[in-house]
Amino acid sequence: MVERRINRVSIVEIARQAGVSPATVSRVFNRPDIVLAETREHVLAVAQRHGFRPNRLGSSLRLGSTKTLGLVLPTLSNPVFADCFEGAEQRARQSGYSIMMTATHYDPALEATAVHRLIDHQLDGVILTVANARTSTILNTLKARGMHYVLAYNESTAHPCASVDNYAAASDMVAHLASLGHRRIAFLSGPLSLSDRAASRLAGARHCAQRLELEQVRHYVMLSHTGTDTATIRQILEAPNRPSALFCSNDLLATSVISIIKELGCAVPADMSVAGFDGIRYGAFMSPSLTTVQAPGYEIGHTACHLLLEQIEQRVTRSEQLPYRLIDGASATLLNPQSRKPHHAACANQ
Amino acid sequence: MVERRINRVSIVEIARQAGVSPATVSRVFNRPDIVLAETREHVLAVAQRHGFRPNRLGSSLRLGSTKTLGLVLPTLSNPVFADCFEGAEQRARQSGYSIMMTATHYDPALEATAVHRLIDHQLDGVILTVANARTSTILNTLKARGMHYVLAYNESTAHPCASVDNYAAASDMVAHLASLGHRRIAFLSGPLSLSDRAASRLAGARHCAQRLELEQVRHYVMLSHTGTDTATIRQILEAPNRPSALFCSNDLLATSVISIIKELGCAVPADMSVAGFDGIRYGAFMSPSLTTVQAPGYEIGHTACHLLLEQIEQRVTRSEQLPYRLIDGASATLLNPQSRKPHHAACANQ
DNA sequence: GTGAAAGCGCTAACAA
DNA sequence: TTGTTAGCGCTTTCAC
Repeated sequence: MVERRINRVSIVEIARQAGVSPATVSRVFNRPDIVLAETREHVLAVAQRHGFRPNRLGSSLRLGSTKTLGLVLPTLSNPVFADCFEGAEQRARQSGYSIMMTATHYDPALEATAVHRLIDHQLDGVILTVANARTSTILNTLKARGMHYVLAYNESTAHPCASVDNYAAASDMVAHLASLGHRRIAFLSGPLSLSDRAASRLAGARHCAQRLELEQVRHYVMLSHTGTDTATIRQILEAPNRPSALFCSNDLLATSVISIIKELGCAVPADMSVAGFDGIRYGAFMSPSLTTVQAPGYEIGHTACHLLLEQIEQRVTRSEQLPYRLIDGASATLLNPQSRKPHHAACANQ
Repeated sequence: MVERRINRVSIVEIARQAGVSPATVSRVFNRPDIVLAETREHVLAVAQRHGFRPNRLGSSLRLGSTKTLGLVLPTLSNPVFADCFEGAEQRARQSGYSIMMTATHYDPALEATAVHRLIDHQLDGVILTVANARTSTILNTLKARGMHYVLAYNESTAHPCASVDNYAAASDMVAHLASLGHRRIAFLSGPLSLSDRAASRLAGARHCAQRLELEQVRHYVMLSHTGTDTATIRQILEAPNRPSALFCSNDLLATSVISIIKELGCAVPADMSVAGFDGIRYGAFMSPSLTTVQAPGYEIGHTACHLLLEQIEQRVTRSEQLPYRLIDGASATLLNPQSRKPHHAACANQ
């Protein structure tokens, strides 16, 4: 039905018109130095005249390399991952690689099909953030096929990765909240099975709470990783012995939580302190500005790509851990015990 | 140096092992219905055993189609474009297409090289946002080569596009500001040569101001499209006859402007109203919440991709304009003439 | 310095 | 229903 090729001229056509062999045309584009200047100029002129550019499909097939990398991320709506793309692409471009990109929406099934598509396209390597690095079967598939890959954000001892120390970072955040006087801290996240980062952060938070002899950190599971609903938050606010601080597993969730707390007539941080994780730039512009852990998304992407290229070009496989930084915003403040004793249930307009 | 292929088995190897011809193996994967069930199962079993999946490079070369689309956007750091990617990918996935993605950082030179890379990869089509659709040479290159492409965000009569009516939207925003009592409105943006959207918005703003007999809209050009600096904003605040409202060509810029105005000791909107454009979701969480025009990024991406696939699969070339919506936030309010008369120069701490 | 020839993996005629 | 053959566009020995 649909007619095929437009009017693409191939290397043999250029060769014919230039009165040389296809091999020479190929050399003109790939190793211009080894061909006589005169021949080169002539071939180039003919090529130019036809708007000819070598078809990479041909060379990829022949060479066994597509000079293309895959990037598999949960979603670009989260600025953290958008930054990751930017970092990775910047590094890839530097070495002449293109990027094929796909979003998995935190769905392991989509992860698997996405990776298979990338494999079929014969990409030279893949950077990916999976739901759970330990249980992911796709990573083993990748490994078994001898494909090059690097995890971004996921921490792993079994697979190469570029990440931050989620456990330590979450621990630091709890220590920070404790220094503000909070002793009853809750942790909010989506289903842990869908994010091993969230799981590490919870573990780090719990460990620190224990070390500092705070109350045990309760864990509330939201339906989604990046947002929540009024009923859930109301339930937390009305809980007996409600926490004085909510540590959210990421900034998108924290943003959503703060907004709902306000809707319910409570004030942040006066009635409830809230902290996030990721350090999205918009956090600074919010009101109150977000207390969070800044994980360097751009650098994670850049580093993951760098590690991947090391693997591809130098057969070196290694991981790297990047530094994080605590951002002391306005969404979490000193706990004022007096102002809190009065209400047991919730705040205003309920 | 670097050894080539890992251990990829090809279709002929599978054919040999299954005791059939390569053509049959091909049919098993592409038109399973026309091959005998028994043969099919057997071939499938052999393929499975070797983890064989057809190499798309081979079929792409043969078929003249890569089932891959290019997406060329200024940057994913702007949530507007991240949403656009999500929309486009969702639509592409639905038809079995992959996406090769690249960011141009508002640089026409990068636009050109990026598109050439995509052409070399033999993509079936390209979705792109260029700096300026009218002056872009790359669009003519695309057209001349007979490549399929659709613009996203850029409006054009010469090229297929998916966009909003920037002129009308900006006009509506000025009308809104006027209804709040503002008569001296300034427009802020990056260099117009780098964004035809900004240019249309300015034109729309000016037209409306004229129609409503407001003062002429002054245009301040920032160095970047997505942020500004203290000196520039101070200059605006200190200008004689300073405006009472600043209309920024996008939300990132508006966010940056508000933050700097506050740093300079002025209040938004008490001392200065600020409006943006785009409707990024974080605008709602900011303080004050952003008054802006919401352009549907996800839908623009989705529609652009849909139009592109129509072109590729049905040889239909058309454009589509999507609806926008004014968001009446808290960053722009009723002008109070009294509170403004006193200070001529600026606000506090100067 | 350049050319001839083979083949990367695949599929569509066409033949059987 | 299945096999044979040719060729998509390219690069790379190996000759010359």
